[in-house]
Amino acid sequence: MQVRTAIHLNRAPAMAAGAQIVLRKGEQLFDEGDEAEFFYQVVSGAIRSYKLMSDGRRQIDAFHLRGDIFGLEAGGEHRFSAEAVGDVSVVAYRRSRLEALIQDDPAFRDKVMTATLRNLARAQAHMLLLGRKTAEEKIATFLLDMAERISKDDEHFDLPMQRCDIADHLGLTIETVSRILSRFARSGLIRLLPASRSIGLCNRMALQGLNA
Amino acid sequence: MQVRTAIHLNRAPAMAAGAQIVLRKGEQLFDEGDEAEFFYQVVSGAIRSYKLMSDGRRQIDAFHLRGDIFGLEAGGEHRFSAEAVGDVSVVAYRRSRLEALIQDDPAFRDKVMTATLRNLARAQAHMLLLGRKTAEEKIATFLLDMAERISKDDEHFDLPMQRCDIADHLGLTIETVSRILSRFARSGLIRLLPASRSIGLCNRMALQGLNA
DNA sequence: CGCCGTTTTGAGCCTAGTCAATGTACGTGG
DNA sequence: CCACGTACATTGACTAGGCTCAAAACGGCG
Repeated sequence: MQVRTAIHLNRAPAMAAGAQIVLRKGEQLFDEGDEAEFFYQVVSGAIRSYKLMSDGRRQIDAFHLRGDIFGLEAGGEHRFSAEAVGDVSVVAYRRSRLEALIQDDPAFRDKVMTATLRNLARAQAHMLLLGRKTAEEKIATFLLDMAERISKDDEHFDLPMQRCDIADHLGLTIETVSRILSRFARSGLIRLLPASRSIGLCNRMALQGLNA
Repeated sequence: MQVRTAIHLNRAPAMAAGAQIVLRKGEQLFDEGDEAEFFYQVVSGAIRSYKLMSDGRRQIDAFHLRGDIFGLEAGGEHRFSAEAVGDVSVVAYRRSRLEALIQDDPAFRDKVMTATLRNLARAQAHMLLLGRKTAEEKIATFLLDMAERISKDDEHFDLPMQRCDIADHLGLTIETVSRILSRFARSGLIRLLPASRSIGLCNRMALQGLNA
């Protein structure tokens, strides 16, 4: 696992809108326990936010894609880590400024509040998945969710993350993820393009059926 | 499963603080899909918030205890259901008033924002539990968490919920919950008082060890 | 072309689930 | 006060879904 720390130097001089940060694949934005000085919005690419157990087990609680806001905390430090899945660019907002920003700018306040509530709603949906869905249902839900969030043509998309990330997001192993994707491909639900990151949905209805 | 709807009549005349609602064991506060007209704060007792799948599988994403705020939504409707675990009393805040309240009252705004962020942090911790912990670890984590949240004397507490609720919260079955509690009792980690809702922690260190 | 990281596939195992029966607490009514 | 009924909890025997370990296949890139 890569643990290079992000270089926080390429921030533009502080402006109201926030400062841009660029990360390369695998670079870490912040670590669990770090002081929560900033929170972030994704400009392009994907961020994985995750928790680790002492023996290395990992749970990725969310993938943050363009527009998503994350990293805001109730307490003083981050409660999870965040890394770049691929090359990523994010905007950083200084948390100490949040007070002022939401006082002055009701639109911004709304944006932050709504984003936080949406993160919570996503988390709740994901708990149902983790606690109660079968492996097949987990994968089906994941594919439909990703399709909705990143596909342009609604039938085909490139996953930004690898099997290992998918497994750690869904509470499975890479072997199970791989097996079930193969099974779905064999039964004609999806098409696995050779690159293996590229997925075509052939039978959306059937996948939705597995969503129960 | 009881599906009596809460009687929303015993609300005091609208006041800034919100209106009190009393629910009896098993009564429903709101259902997934209901218009999210109010959000709530627990005064006493425990609320379970949960999602159901079409075939009846249930995931309880959280138990809300005294002081906890829940039921605030990004969109127009509730994304989960909420029921009284035992007899409960909550305060309801009209959501349409939120705007005004947080404009006028920075302390209240802070309270709501912090509560929401805390719910999110809880959800993230719970995803790690659901996705990556073993049954024993799940139970150990749950017991320690409950002890922290409801015990007075730090060594002993009464669980407000039954085995079935615990199972649906931890992504297990009642049989597994029961078996592991018995196992913990046999190895001296806990004491199961005859009422079976009453639990004494005998070996906190050992439980914390299982928390990894 | 050959190497390396990633993915796929296979064989066997184990944890937690299922199904079923028994045990326990508690409330009701005789 | 005790018999009974009901709801909840416990325990046991067996099963199965997903994990582990291991090996082979694939794809990208120097």
